[in-house]
Amino acid sequence: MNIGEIARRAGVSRSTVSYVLSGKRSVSEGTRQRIQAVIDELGYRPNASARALKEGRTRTLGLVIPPASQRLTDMQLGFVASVVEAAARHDLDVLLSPSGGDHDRSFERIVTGRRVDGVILMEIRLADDRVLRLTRAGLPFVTIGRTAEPHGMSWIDVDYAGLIARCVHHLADLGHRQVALVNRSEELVAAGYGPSHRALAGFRAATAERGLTGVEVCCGDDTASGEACVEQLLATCPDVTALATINEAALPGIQRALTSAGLSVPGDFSVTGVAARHWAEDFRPPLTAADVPMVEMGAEAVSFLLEIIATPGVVPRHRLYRPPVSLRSSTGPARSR
Amino acid sequence: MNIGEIARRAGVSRSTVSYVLSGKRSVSEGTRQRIQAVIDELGYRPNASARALKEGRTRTLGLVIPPASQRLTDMQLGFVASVVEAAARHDLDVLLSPSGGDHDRSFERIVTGRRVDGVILMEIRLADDRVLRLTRAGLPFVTIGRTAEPHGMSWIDVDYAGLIARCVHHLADLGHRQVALVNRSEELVAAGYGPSHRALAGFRAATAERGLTGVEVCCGDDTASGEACVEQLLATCPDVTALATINEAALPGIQRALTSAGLSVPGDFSVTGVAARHWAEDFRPPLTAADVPMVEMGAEAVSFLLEIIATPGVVPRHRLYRPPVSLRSSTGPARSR
DNA sequence: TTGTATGCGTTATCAT
DNA sequence: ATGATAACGCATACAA
Repeated sequence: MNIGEIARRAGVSRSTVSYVLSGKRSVSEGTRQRIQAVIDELGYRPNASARALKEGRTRTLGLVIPPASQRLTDMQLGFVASVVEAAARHDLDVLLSPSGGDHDRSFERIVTGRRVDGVILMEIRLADDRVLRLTRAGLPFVTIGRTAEPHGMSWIDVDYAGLIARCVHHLADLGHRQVALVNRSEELVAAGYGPSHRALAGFRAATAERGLTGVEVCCGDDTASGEACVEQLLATCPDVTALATINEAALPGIQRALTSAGLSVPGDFSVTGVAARHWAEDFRPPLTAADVPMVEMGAEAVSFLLEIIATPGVVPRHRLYRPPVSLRSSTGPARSR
Repeated sequence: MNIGEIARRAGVSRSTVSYVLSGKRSVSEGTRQRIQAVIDELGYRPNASARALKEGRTRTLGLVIPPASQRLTDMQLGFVASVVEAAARHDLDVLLSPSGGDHDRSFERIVTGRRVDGVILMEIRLADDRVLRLTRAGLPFVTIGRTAEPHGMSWIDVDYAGLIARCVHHLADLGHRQVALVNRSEELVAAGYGPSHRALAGFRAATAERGLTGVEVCCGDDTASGEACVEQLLATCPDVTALATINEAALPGIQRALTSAGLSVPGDFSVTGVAARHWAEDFRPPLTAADVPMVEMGAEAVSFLLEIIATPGVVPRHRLYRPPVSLRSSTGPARSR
């Protein structure tokens, strides 16, 4: 079933069928209808590979996600969903590439095989080999997150440093003198994961500015780690009265450890941070937190990417999201434990 | 950068380069090395579209997921991750198609545009238009979940009926006389979502067999819904002493409602069901539940699909998973509230 | 308004 | 052991 078959049955040439499909040339109403009838009857759709070969574009976007082996966080999942949805609105398909390290067959295939028109890179590190590979390949790309030196490339990111700083200031205003930062996992920090490092920087700057004592802890992306982490924090640092976190997956565990210790929130202990809205709302009491706008970010990443694809030499764009910290009920005046 | 350029630089014909790449014809060691050197130097990789056009296969699998707008459940995410990982092991890429209803451009593109060699269909309904469309298109496919009449097609599924029945029997053995089933959302049930209907069937059969009173409730896939649902259940049916659920995302809410009501688990109330392991383990106390083996299921779906692709006329295969109910600590002898 | 011819980059058949 | 060449299915420049 190809365009020639349609042409044969409609008694026209292949180009006429092609032009009916694309509308790039006027076709008399009669033949147009006759051709369309054949197309509808046979359910013909052009072969995507042939079209891609001819046009030099695949109408497909690549989305590089963390290796599938490790469970995606809700935030990562939110990005994936919003990117896929935004792409679908533009009639674009999304090819998934689970890639972590530097040597990844899937990533390599996508980049050098011209399988996609552009790539959205998630979970990039401060120094990320993949941006270099994409640049060398001349493939348009946008990152969600940014490298240490993001000049000259397009990216979308959340201002973790600013948001965590704002959380610390909020806690300082409430009279807290010793506060903790519950970060992501040690492995991620060691790998140079941007949000972790920037949150740390914001935390240090703000605690220093306000003369607070800051405690920094790493924590895996799951309930058990969150619980263990806060248990240890409470045992080790008896004067800590509040924490800020960028680790939403640890929140249920954080809650559990606080409850087990007989600490009420925000009476005895305050909690705040950066999290997807539903994590903040599921916390008890609802979490005072900056809500990461995943849907907008995914859509904007697609939008930036399409712009680069359409206009190769276009000046790179970027956007640093700094959503407001929604005041809910998990922070209150300091009270020594 | 194409195969002709490589041939030119190596001073050979394009076919020789092609044969070096595929190994389908012997090439003298000298020229082979010379060609390989040029390939490595320029980082050449064959154009995927041209290859797909010529070979008639795309080395890509389609994965149909629920519309991206609604958050994926952890189980769905687990399937996606395991399918992507299994595909990567076979050097196959995965094209995502968010598709719910019957009229979906993305699904249509994938099916009729020959963009993929085969499709894995998730979240199918008892009567699902998409299997018909795939069958008509002659595109190999495997479903995770099964239709009402799955004869003649390949599928992987979890035996929700059997597992929920087993949970009910377990509760009956412990002396519970009134038990509830916390199902997925009403919308899903109304749409003919297989797991919901089969869980219901198993629940009814088992409660009838053991002479129990069964209460059936629907519940959204989130914490708040779980909490509201159990609150209402406790208020409406004071004699219910246990529940079984297939709604893992509701578990935190279920827990919260039980705690709020001052009910201890399993002392005052027993909870069991079907859930991904991490949900069961995060429950307090750990949930006695059937652990859905998402990784194996995704891998087996890919395996089935590859078999169909390789041998078009092959007899369809299927597999009904019936994982054991892991005894943890959330079920105990009945005690009236 | 419509038809003819060419080439996108690859693989594979047929020659040599 | 290697080269020339014909498709694969489509879009489009060029003719008529």
